[in-house]
Amino acid sequence: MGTGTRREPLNRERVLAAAVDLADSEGLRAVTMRRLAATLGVEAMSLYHHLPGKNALLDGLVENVVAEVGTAVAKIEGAGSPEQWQTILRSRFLAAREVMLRHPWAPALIGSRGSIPSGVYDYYETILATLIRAGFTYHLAHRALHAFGSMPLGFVQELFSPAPSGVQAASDEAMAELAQLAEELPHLIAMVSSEIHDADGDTLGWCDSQAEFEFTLDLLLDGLARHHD
Amino acid sequence: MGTGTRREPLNRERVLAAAVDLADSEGLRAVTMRRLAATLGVEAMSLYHHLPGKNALLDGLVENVVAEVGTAVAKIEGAGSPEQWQTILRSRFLAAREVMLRHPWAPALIGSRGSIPSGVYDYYETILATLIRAGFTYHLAHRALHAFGSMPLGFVQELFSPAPSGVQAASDEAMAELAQLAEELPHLIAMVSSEIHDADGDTLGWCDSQAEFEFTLDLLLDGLARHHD
DNA sequence: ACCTGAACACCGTTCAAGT
DNA sequence: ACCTGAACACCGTTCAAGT
Repeated sequence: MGTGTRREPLNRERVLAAAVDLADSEGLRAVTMRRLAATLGVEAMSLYHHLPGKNALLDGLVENVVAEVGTAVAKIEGAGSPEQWQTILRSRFLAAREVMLRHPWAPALIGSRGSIPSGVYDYYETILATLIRAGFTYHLAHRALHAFGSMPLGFVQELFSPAPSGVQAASDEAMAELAQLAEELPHLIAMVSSEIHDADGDTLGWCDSQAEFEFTLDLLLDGLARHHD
Repeated sequence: MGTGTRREPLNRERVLAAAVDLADSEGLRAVTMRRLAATLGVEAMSLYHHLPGKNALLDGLVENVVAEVGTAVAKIEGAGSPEQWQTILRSRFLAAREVMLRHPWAPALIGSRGSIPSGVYDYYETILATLIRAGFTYHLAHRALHAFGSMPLGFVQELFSPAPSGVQAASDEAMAELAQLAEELPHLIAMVSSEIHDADGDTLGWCDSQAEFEFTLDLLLDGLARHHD
């Protein structure tokens, strides 16, 4: 009687999936052993049968997101010629970014954990293979990986957009703060009003984080191409 | 009798200074209302007379570090001609980086807080002034600010160096992990061994984060120069 | 004005106990 | 094998009370 699935014993995957859902809907701060257990209709202590502790839970979250990036990126698979390394990497990084936009809590979490899940190494291996195949020296390829920073995973650590989502809210706050300091910040004010004026219609999104991401990415790719050729 | 200073009443500055010291020596996780109060020879609840709460304390920490960056960067003051914008920005960002290296906990904290202290706006105003003076359009200058990301504050969000310090420790761990996955990661292994071979003597620091920082910085500066000229 | 003690509502986690 | 209840050591924070 009943669905049956509700009585099925918990396992690591179901716990992690619930944790991802909880983080997506209520933020990472809501992901607490007790809260998470509650969403699974279970006591907090039951979770310890499937995960050693909170740290393992957070590592599992990172691992899950990285895996999601991995499958999204695998579809790109550089079918092109070696010379197309720029477009291959570009579309891979943009695919990764789409995953991150679905999990706004992930960048901060990934950055804050000490360990690096093995899926990241696999992913970096394919990036590196693309570069080497295109004729990069290992030295320049190494530099390139560092220069890309977190772009392979689809996010940038930017001061003015801590949360990849909520662009307009951040913009509103920023605008209000800026207005108060207008006299002392003439260039900033001029830039904001100039950019708003240019963005006809779409007033709210004067910081188009997607456009900024692509601009920075191309800046890096073009710069590397110049070092390479 | 005695020093007298010990009996002097607490104030916001002394609390924040103690918090910075505690974070520097034991990490941000050790900065707890109770622990912090203990280092000041006082009960936790006393802190609430000088700061509204934990959030205000963390905001104060960010504010302090940003102020430190501000004074470090003010010494650079672009005394050169407008055309020297690259070298001006370069030395400013490197000065900021030195501050961050003294406070390894700061990048993560700055990135995680929602608000942006006003000192950051002042600083960005001077960067913007330098770019505009050199003939940048507001649009390109805006793009540049986003592209720089967190470099004006002296740090990058990089996957392979979450903590700006502890380079060799991270390297050791990474090496151990890499060794286990050697067969599946031929390019990564080849890159690491190639780079270690090139770094004569200084085996541990095969990832020279200072060099990587400067390489990425120059990549961005050169790329912007090409867009500008 | 500045500091304190006890208390409250939350954490993660251990351990012995249930079925 | 899987889940639970009570307990412990920590949090941040409120409030009434001390001087």
